[in-house]
Amino acid sequence: MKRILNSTRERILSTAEQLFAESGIAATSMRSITAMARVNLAAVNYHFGSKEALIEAVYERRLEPLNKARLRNLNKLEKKYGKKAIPAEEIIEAFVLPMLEISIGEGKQTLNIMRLISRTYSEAAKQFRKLFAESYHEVLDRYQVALAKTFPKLSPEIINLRLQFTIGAMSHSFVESELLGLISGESITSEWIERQVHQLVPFVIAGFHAKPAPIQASLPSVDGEA
Amino acid sequence: MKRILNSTRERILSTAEQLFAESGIAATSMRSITAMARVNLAAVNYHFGSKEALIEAVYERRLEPLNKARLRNLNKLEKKYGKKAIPAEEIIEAFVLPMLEISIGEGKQTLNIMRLISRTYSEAAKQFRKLFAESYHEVLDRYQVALAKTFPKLSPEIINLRLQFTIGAMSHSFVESELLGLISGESITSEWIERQVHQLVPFVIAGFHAKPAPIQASLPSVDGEA
DNA sequence: CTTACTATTAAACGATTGTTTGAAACGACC
DNA sequence: GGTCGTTTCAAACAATCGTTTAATAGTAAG
Repeated sequence: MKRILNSTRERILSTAEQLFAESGIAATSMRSITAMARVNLAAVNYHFGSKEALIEAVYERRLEPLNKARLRNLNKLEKKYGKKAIPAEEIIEAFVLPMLEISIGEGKQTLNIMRLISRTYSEAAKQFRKLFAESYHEVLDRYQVALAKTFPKLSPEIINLRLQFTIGAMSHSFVESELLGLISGESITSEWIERQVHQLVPFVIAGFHAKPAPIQASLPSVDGEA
Repeated sequence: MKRILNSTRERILSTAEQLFAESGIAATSMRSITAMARVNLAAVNYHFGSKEALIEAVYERRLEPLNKARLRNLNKLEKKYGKKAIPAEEIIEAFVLPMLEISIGEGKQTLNIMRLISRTYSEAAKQFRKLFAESYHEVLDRYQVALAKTFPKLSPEIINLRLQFTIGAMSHSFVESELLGLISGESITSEWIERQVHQLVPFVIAGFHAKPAPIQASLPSVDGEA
């Protein structure tokens, strides 16, 4: 195995990541990947075995650092606060900011990674759900436990729900920027994304502090608000 | 043109909607649609002209009632409150609840519609972005104006950003339920979705009330919270 | 019945999909 | 030079894609 960076293998990975993020996995053909990466068509099957294996490789290259950064951040916080509850802001930032960190130091296409991951939530085919969710599930569990300590009044179900709201708001920011950015005409810069993510933090923190809706209420009930 | 309901045309639309929501548009072939709908392969091209036109028809059938319901709800509120600001809770519900309403009265697959719309945010190909965003843009503008009146301290940029957070949290709820529902083993019921959406309202309302993050702050700043 | 229009069908079209093949080119070591 | 393992290459594979065609069935009006 060669040790050369920016080799055929790496060029395939980066190009596939970019095209997956732009057009989706199913709509991206191997020929479009190999053409843009300027490698032979058969190179993908030689280095990865199949398109499916290539997809897994593209994900694993990004998800592993992302999950590890999130766990590392949480470990630091738990060590810092011991048995005390971790402030909400620090938990949220520990979860959200790695999404930005893994893209820093990448050349021009810093947004492809985030867009691809965000897109994954909806596009993930059956076989990738496992790959995507296995390592991810541990991260979610850890953060739910930490959040439950910070918000002792909230039930585990509400904690889980609101963490999903957070993930949805975050991932949507990356995809929506592509959708509506073209309409308003703004170009999408990484600074713009960074601003979005920083603005996300106070939004979801306030959301976590909110009093949950009463169970089984189809019509607006009669009791007032706290 | 025949007037028979549940005709070939309608069966194609419903089946396509279901498969698009389950597997994505690019991954859904016309043969899989026509096979499940038990119609001839050529029926799609006969009734719609092309696959692309079919996709547009699938979207339009759902997006038009959704957009109209959202605008109708907002019109009611503006008439009700006149020049006064509309309470945040009512604005959010006016925007969010139509997502549930358009699925009521549909047979068993009430979730396909929501899943498809949610998926659209990330999968939408270039040609559908326009279709999806044109009518949608007016809705967003109207709600942003109403929200700006309710939250006079927030800048238009923050209003827009937080509305996007809301949309992301909402749409993610429908997609994620499919992703993580299989892991935890729960079956996805429409009541479950309904609970999620109702829990979304207090979450995002609190988020809108939050004080925005200071501009250009990489490190936690020194001033306290309001 | 004949006419006219709509709808459905089986079959085939060319284009594109992911994958495989066998030969050629490369570099390292003896 | 010769040999081995790795990588690249053009070419072709069967399969599937969206679309088109021509023939057939169905139905309502003259």
